[in-house]
Amino acid sequence: MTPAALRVRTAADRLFYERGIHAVGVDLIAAEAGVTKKTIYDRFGSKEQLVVEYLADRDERWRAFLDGRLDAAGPDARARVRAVFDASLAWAGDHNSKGCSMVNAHAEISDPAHPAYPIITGQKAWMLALFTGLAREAAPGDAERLGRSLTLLHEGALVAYGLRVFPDPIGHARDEAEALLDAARAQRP
Amino acid sequence: MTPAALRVRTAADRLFYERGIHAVGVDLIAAEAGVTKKTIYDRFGSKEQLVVEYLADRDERWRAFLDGRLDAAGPDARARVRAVFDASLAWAGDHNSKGCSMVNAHAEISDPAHPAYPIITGQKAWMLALFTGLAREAAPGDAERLGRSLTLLHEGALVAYGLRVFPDPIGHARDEAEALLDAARAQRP
DNA sequence: CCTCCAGTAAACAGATCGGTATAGTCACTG
DNA sequence: CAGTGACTATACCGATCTGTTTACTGGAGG
Repeated sequence: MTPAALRVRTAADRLFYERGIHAVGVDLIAAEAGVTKKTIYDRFGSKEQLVVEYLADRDERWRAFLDGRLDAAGPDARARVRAVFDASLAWAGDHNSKGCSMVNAHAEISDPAHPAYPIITGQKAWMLALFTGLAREAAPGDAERLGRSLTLLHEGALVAYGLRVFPDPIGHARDEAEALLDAARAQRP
Repeated sequence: MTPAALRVRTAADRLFYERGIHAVGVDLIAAEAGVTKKTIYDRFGSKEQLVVEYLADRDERWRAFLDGRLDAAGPDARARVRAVFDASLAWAGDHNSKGCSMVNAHAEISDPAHPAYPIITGQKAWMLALFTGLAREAAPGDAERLGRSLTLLHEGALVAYGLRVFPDPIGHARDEAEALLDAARAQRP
C-alpha cells in the first residue's frame, strides 16, 4: 500500500465511521487525505472497494488489539473474558465512540451480496467463537449457551455505549459476564 | 394526516429501514407511494422532517405494541419481563428483521443536534426505565443493576438477530433474562 | 538515459440528490 | 356557485454524486 493510499484509507476510516458511508463522498475523502480523486480510483478502483478495505482494516486492527490483550491476560478463562471487555472499553474510547463499525455499516448495506458483507458477519462469528471458546474452558458442559450469553452482553454493551444509554455499559457488561461465568462454574466446577 | 401523506410515510418506513436513510431518495419514496414529490414537500416540508416522522411513528407503534403485550402478561414481574422479549421476537419477524431501526438510524446521523436524535435516545431511555421498573418489582434492592443488565441483553439480542450471529438470539436473551431475574430474586426474595 | 510508476491538477461526464415552480384537476363545503 | 385544500403532472434548479479523461511532474531502477 502506497503512502497516498494509506492516507486515503485513514481518512476514509474516520469519515465513514463518524458520518456514515453513504453520507461521505469520494471528493471529501480525497480532500481530507490531501490526494486527488484519480489517486483513489487508481489505488482502490471504486468507492465500494474502499469501503471493503475500510472494514477489513478495522476488523484486522481490532483482532490484533484484542489478541494482544488476551495474551497479556494469561491462561485463566475468567481473566481472559475480563480482558475482552476491558479491551472493548479501551478500544471504544479511541476508535468506537459511535458503537460497532460493523453494526453501523450493516445498517447502510442492504444487499447481502455486497462484498463487505462477509467481513461484517465474519467478525461477529469470530467474536461468538471466541466467547464460546472461553466459556468452554470455564464450563465445558455449558459452553454453547454461555458463549452466546457473553456475546449478547458484549454487543448490547457496544450499542449502549454508542447511544449513551447509561454510563459505562461496557464495564457493567464485564461485571455481569464475570458473574455469569462464576455461576456456570459453580454448577459444574 | 392525509391518505397520501400516510402512503408516503408507509413507503418511507419500509425503504428507510430496509435500505438506509441516506441511500433512499425522495423521488423513490414518491414513486413507491404513488405520489408526486410536491405532495411530499407539501405534507412534510423536508426529507429531514420525513425521517423524524418515520422514526417517531416506529417508536410510537412499538411502544403501543409492547404496552398491549405487557397488559396481557398480567402483574407478575417475571411474566412481564418474558413478555418484553416475546414482544421483541414477534416484532422482529415482521418489522425489525434488520435490527433496531433506532440503532440503524443512529449509525447514519452524526449530528447530535439532528431533530431525530431525541427520538432515538428517548426510546433507549424508555426501554431502560421499563426494564428497571420491572427489575424493581422483582428485586427492589438491585433494580438499577438488574435493569441495566436486562437492557444490555435486549439490545444485544436485537443486534444478533439483525446480523444473524446465531439462531434465535431473542429467545436466548429471554431465557437468560429470566435466569438473571430469578438469581436476583433468590438473593432478596 | 530512459522507462515506469505514483502522484498532482483540473476538466468533464451522466446520473442523482433535495427542493421549487407552474399549471391544472378533483371533491368537498359554505 | 365560489372558494379551498389535497392532489397530479412536469419541468426545472443548483449542487453533489461516482467515475473518467487528459496532460503533466518527479523520483527510482535497470
